[in-house]
Amino acid sequence: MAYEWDTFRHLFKRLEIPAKTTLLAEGKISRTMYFIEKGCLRTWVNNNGREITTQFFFEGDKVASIESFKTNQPSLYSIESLEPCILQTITQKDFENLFQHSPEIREEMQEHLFRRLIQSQKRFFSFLKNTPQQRYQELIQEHPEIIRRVPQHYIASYLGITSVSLSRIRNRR
Amino acid sequence: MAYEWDTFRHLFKRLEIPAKTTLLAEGKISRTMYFIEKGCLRTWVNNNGREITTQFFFEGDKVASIESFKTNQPSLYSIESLEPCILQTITQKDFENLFQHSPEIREEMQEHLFRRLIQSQKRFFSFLKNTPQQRYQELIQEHPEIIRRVPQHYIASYLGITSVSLSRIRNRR
DNA sequence: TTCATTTCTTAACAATTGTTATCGTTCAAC
DNA sequence: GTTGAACGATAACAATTGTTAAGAAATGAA
Repeated sequence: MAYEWDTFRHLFKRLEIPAKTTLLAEGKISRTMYFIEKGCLRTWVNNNGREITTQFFFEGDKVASIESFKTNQPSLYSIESLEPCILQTITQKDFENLFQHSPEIREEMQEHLFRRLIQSQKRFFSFLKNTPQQRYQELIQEHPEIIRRVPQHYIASYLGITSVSLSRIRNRR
Repeated sequence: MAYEWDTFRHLFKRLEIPAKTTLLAEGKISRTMYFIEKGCLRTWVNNNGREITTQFFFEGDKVASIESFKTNQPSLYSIESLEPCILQTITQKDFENLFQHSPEIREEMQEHLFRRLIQSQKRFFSFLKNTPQQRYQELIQEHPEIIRRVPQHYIASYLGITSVSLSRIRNRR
């Protein structure tokens, strides 16, 4: 966890979970923020019974349905573990308190939000500009850790295609 | 323009431009923010010589390559008028000043950024979940003004397809 | 009005993806 | 070790989209 957060260690609770554990279900309101110490999470949306993975998270990442966490609106997506995980958790209430009393953390969260906007935009542009095949090659270049650690059918939906199509792309040439 | 801004009217300059005027070129640094009084703008990215429209803006919207405006990095996209426009403009310098001296506007800009993140996310989810045909129908439902005012080939690239394909979708059934 | 540009439609063909189903492999739990 | 679930590859076919090209329709400027 980053420097500024260390002062508030006492507000965090350690949580150990097995793989495939749901931390937040789509439609529920996010009341907890998670910091990944070890393991890997994903966010996903339900589309007519099919799961579409929207993001992967690894060690050092902080994860919450920020929109829900901040506004108390139902979350647009679920959060789930892909591997056994060790997490540090903080409640919405404690976080709000911390947020009010630490300008540094407030500042950091704004930066975080801004980075997410840019990230989200880049990923979106990749969908507008590139074919699934190009997006897959881009993913290999920029996030090889995802290829290594995550089962392919999750990656397929993350790329906006079926697992069959991803298998074809991988074995093309 | 919204309430809080009225106090700073003197910092704005009125600008009248014809259609197809470039306000910011991709790769340049954004030094001006635009408020649309009348008319309509679009942002677009160059992809191997083909233009892909990423967003449309209408009366009441404020437009800048915020990422570039805020961080002095080259803009990822261009900004261009689709119709003759009347704009109110403010320079990066004046805006920074205003930003420093008005907590209300600082607050409003953070809200604005947050809304953009959510908006961007929703649009992105639509790409993951829906077919081009579904996205087009969604657009008709949620932004009929775009269908009315904007030429179809711009809308096609906005939906992530070619103008030929959009024409087919429109005349299907 | 006239002319040129822009915009939209349609056609034909190639390429890609989705869908459904089958099969082999791997992995974890018992 | 055995069993069942999860995972990935492949095949066959349907559906959709991209590409290129040609022409009709609408628009705007002189």
